[in-house]
Amino acid sequence: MPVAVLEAFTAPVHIALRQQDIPLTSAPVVPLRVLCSSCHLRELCVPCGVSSSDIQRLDDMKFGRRRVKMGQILYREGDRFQFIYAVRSGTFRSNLMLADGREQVNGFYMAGEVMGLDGVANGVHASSATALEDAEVCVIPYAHLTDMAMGNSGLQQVVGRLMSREILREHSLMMLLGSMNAEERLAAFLLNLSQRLKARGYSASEFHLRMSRAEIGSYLGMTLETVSRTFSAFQQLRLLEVDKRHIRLIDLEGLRRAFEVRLH
Amino acid sequence: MPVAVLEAFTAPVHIALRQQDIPLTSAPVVPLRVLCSSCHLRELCVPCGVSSSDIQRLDDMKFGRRRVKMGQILYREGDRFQFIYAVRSGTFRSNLMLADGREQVNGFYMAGEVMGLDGVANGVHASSATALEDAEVCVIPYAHLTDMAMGNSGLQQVVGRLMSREILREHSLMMLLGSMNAEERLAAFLLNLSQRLKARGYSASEFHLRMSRAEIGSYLGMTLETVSRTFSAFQQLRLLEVDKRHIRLIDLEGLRRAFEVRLH
DNA sequence: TGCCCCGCTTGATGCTTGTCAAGCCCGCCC
DNA sequence: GGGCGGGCTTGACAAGCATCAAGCGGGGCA
Repeated sequence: MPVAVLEAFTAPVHIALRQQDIPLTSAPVVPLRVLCSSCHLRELCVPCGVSSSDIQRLDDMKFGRRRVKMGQILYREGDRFQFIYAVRSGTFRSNLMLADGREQVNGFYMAGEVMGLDGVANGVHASSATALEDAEVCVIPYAHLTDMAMGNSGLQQVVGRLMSREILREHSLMMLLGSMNAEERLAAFLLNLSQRLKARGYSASEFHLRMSRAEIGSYLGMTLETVSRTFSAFQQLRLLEVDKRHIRLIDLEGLRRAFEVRLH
Repeated sequence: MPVAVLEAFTAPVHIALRQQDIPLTSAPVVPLRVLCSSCHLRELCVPCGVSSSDIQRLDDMKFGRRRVKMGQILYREGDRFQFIYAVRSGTFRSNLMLADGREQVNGFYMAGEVMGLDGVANGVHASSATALEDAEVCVIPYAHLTDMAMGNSGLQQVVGRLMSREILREHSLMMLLGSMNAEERLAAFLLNLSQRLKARGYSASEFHLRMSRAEIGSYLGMTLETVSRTFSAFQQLRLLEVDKRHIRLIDLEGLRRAFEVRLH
């Protein structure tokens, strides 16, 4: 079962115990520090593509870890922007809110992915992030990171790439919302999930959804009823099997052929 | 008339004539170089919020200028990423393409706005940019810019903020596409245009659209017919007057009250 | 000057998806 | 153990918007 696999990977982490170096957040912080060089997520996360000497610099920053319980909010829109967060384990939902109260999910983040970069522009978080299951993040002080990046082109590129990747992510979501129908949206969503899970060593064809139908719908710009109906339609087409949140993609290629819409 | 105003502003530019310093693009480049410190757009564009000593550094880079004729493509998706572009005059449309050929406009850029940051992630442009009228851009070599930013926190912040602002821009578009109806979308679009024009010294209530109904529709995730009908509906509600591409917002406050949906 | 094409508007119609409602299942709490 | 509530599915219906089609008007070009 995927979760077990992840937990096994996550458990043993090399630690440096110097709690007071950087005040983290007002919220409870686990007094553990993390080294990128020995993190199992280093190929996916911030250190991806970084030279070993630069990873050393990341290690020197000794990012703090923070546990977030299911349903807890890591940051909310309007909060002062200080940190970006790399997911260590668990899944997060990010959402935007309109002035009239309408909310919309604008991203799901899993292990190795970085949240919070939309706060750079105005020094204030523009979205909020909620844990969909018990989770753990690396707390990365943004100012500290950019300080380290001064005089170091490797780290500077890291920050640039992280941001630009976020822009690309939103590009795909915009294409999805702007020019795809319900079936294409759900298929794109499932194929994307499948691919990200695969990159993390899980099954690409069988997984457990961490988010509700309503959250999927909000993310895909449709109602939870339409999400549910589309799942049923896919099942009837023998493309997949659904049982509540458990998904088995039977015909991954078929899904792709019929509905995948890639950028460029 | 707005256009005249812009041209007047744009015409006299301080020049440094050293054409060979940096090879710009293969496309024709005007052998003129531009100083941020003396640019009329400095409050809106890259130098916004930058200290005068850092503006000096931007000046040292002597960005090249490039003219782009109406309909010309500045860069296409797949092109190698080398430059970002600051609009000096004119309007650009940015669009994404799906593998099956479907296209979608994902942004309109006007004077002082910066295009091309989505290329940072993979070293390849992820969108293409087309001039909607005769235009001129500053050609900013990205690598050169980040080099200059090394050891200079001011410039580093500039780059970060530019990217993050692009993320916020896409946030609003996602909210628009994901949770607004046709009227709200068009109203949001017009109010956004109005506000950007106002910031550039034009009338907030009367302007000329540079883009077709089809382009507006593609941007807003609806058909050109629906755009047209919604314009007519607004006109009947006495919120605005439309004559082809000439727009007069009669009841800006009314539009806002009825349809504006702000983030957070 | 006249023609043609393109961009836009408007109407008629139908599809996709949202809305409302009912019912099921499962887990949780009393 | 029973009741309650939340998450999900399914159905009936309605609305919003896309699609198809026709017509108008202005700009460009012969």
